[in-house]
This record gives sequence, structure tokens and C-alpha cells, in this order.
Amino acid sequence: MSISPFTTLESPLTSSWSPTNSYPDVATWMSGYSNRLWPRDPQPQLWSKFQVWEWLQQVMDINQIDASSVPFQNFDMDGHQLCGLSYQDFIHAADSAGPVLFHSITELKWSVDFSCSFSEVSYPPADLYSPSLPPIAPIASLTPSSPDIKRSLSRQVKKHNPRGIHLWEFIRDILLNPEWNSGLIKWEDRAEGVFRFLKSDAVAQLWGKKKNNISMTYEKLSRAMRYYYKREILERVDGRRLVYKFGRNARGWRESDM
DNA sequence: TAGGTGTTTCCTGATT
DNA sequence: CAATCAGGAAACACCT
Repeated sequence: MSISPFTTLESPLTSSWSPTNSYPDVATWMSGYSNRLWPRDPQPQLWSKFQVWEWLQQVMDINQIDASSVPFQNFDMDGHQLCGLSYQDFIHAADSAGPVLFHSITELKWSVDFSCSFSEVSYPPADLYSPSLPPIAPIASLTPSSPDIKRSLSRQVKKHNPRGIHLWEFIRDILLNPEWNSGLIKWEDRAEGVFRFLKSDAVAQLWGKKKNNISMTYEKLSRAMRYYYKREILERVDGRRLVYKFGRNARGWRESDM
């Protein structure tokens, strides 16, 4: 069986998606997929090992993949580690099920930001979960005494985690998910890592949403981007407005990494 | 508790 | 003219 990287876009769960109509469907997907089918901590980065395991089980069930075909021991990690895996890592760890798992976790990583932004920007009152709502953690009740779960819960209570994803990773992930990108940022030269902001204000708002900072602007976001030049995470692209280029210290953006 | 990191905020000036 | 770009400086919120 051979599965292309984004095969799950055609799966029953996401069949209502289409690249040209992604805004409303993100909301549809969020309310159904994440809130009903995935009643867990919405931030996979915060999952415990147990929650990673639960996610693995559910993805296998829903996609009707024989669970015995995937070595679960390869996923003996917490959510933070899971979110750091590349597409290739998933192939190594789960073989033909890798793409499905990769896409699932990628969707989950993005669901919070996009559902919140799109529900406010694109539609009137949508009662998708917002950062102000209490965390959903029914899974915790399964093993309330588990140290991992306790740790996970205590982290949820701690407001949120501004020290989560870095800005350049956030930008990179938008670029790598064109289905949800909706024309926010576009590759100018995919092989060289050159990209351009198409909707600078929207990206800034999204970043602000991520950091729970409604006063974020492109002006401020771009200052942070400029600090990356010295660290060689970005390279300067002269004379071209809104254009940046990944530098030697930026990881995970190359096609060969996927 | 101090020092470090990664921004965030503000600002002045130059460029497009 | 408005939007960006360039960085310096300082404030901030974690983290070690």
C-alpha cells in the first residue's frame, strides 16, 4: 500500500475540504473532528505519552488500519516530541501508516489557531472553542492517577505556553500546509527557501492569536523576523518587500525533509 | 535568584 | 502618502 503525503485529505473525515474552499470547512472540521471525535487536550504539544498513545489508537481505528501493523513502541513519546517528528520520521516509525498519522497530527497542531482565527475573521459568532474556554480533558479521567496526565493537566492550568512554537517554525508550518494557508504566505522559490507574505496583517493576527496577543502587528512580527538574520535562521533578501529566505539554521522546510 | 533566550514594544530614519 | 525595512534599546515572560 502506498499513501501519498496528503492522502487523508480524501478520507471521510476531511472529504468536505477543498483547496479553494478551506475557510468554512476548517470550522466544520473543527466542530466535528476535534470537538466530537477528539475530545482531548486540543494542543497536541501538551499531550502526555498516554494521550499520544490514545491518539494513535483512534487514528488507526478511524482509518481502519490494523493496529498490529504499527509498532506502538516507536511512539513512546510525549506530545511535544510527537509534534517535532518530520514526515520522514513518521514513515520510519509507522511505515505505510506514517502519512495518515503525519497528516492527523499536522491538522491537530493547526486546528486551534485556524479555527479561532477563521471563526472570528470569516464568520459571525461561531462557538468553536476559543482560548478562553476551559480545556477539554475527558481522557484524563481514564487514569487520573497517572503522573503523565497530572503533569499534562497542570500544564493546561498554567494559562498557556507562550514559549511554545517559535515564530520561524510557525511561518514554516503555514508554508508547509497550503490547504490551510489560504494565500497567507507563498513560496517564491521552494528549493531555495524563499517565501513572501501575501497577507502580512493576517499572518500577524494569526501569530498574535497563537501567543494570545491581540495587539500583534506585522510591524512587530517583522522585527522578530529580522532578529533571525543574525542567527542565520533567515537570510536577508534585499529589495523585495515581504520576502524572506530560510537560512542554514532553519530546519524542516526542505522538500527533502518531507 | 541571577542570567539567558526569544520575542514584544517602541522608535527614528531610510526606502519603496 | 502608506507600507516596509533596519536596527538599537528596553521591557517581558519564561527557563535553567
